Amino acid sequence: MAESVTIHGELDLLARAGHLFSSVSEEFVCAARDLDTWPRPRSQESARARVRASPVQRVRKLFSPTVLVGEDSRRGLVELAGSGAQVRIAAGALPHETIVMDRRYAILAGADAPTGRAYTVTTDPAVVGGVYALFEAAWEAATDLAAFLRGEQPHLDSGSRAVLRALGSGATDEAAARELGMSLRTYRRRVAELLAALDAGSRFQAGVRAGELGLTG
Amino acid sequence: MAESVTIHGELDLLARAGHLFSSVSEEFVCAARDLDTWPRPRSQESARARVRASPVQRVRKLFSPTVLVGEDSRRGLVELAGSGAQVRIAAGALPHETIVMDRRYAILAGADAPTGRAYTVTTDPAVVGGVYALFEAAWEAATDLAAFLRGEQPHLDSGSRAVLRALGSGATDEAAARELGMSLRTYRRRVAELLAALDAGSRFQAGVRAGELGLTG
DNA sequence: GAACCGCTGGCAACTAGCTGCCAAACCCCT
DNA sequence: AGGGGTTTGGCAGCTAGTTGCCAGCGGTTC
Repeated sequence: MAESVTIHGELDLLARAGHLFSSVSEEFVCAARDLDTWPRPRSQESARARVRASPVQRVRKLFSPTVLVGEDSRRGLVELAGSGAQVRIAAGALPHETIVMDRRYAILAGADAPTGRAYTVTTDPAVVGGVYALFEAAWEAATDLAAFLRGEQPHLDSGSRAVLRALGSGATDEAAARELGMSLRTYRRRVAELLAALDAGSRFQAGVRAGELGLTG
Repeated sequence: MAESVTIHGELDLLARAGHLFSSVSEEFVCAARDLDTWPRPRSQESARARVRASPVQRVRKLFSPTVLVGEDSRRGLVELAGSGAQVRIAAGALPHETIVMDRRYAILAGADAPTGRAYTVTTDPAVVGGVYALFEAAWEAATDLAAFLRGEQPHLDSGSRAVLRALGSGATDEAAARELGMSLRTYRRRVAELLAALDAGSRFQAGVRAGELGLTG
């Protein structure tokens, strides 16, 4: 096979590069904008089958946050995670679809075109390596799906936000309560509620959670 | 020019793709492991010249945190930022060097080889687009150089890291101290040191700081 | 060995934070 | 107005965290 081939359309891709998928042994990584843009019909089953059928050591899938908007795709994600793949959500937009297999092949999806979506399959080490490293960087900075779902804005009312700010300022409970014009007792009640909402066992942990969720900026 | 060309060695690259650099008009983005791995001699001046000479709208450079270890490269970075380029520091490792120009050409550097480093220059829209999108994702999640230098990791030894982890786990001081095999007194001393290092007035605040600085992942 | 570190860990006094209990205040609905 | 639910805030007792003080315990230095 040449170092780099361009293929138009999904069917053609499956026909000409399908064998690559079954040849994956070590690692399969994928960054995509949508959940399984790709073998579209019966997406969940086929995805699961693909993961389960092959003896791949490690499957990592990185998605844009937009995959979480619909209930369907959200369920698909959870299922995907349940079937052994590591799933993370990036902060921003991602490619249409970019796949690296065993650090040897890369498949990059281009824009839709009249002739079908353009896919480029390459074995060029520089391209594969570069894409893989960029994937790593994006992966590192992304949030695990579980954490993302768990931490999904534990919707806090404005009161709790104020408490959060007070806590973050480093003031003592007494000062904070005075500042907020409420009694010490109530302030502490609020703090307790906040810890419960953040599922934190200590104020420190709550601080970490709050910081991670960007509830303090 | 063909869609994709592989070139061995820096000199050859300059000779055969140098004209691309001067043709850039809109945007020049670059992710690299080191500061200007590449036209090595007089790196600062040439980099600055390159930025200044061309009427490029936007220059973005993303580096691994390792560029900050040496005083020299650190100075180089600041200079680079001063000359108009946007500079950010990623959380993890990056490719040797990956460049995208005007979203039309990409240059990906591979590993060193006997014949010189291998560079792949491509205009394949799928590859360029995929690399660009991954770059975007990594860029979004990275920290601006200025912010990075300002808030630079209050260097913590491994002991403090362990304490940090224990605190983050939500355990009580007693449990944490037992876990870490130290006395309650010492554990709390460590916590106090940590709070001082993070310049935090309360454990909650320390948690926020730690979370923001990503000291808990 | 003696003097001198830095680090540890026990003790103790203190402060801050946590929570159950209850009365008072407030709100909404009839 | 009156009843029922929710929220508030005081009190109290308790636990957890904070800090100073000092006695050890290993190194290093002279």
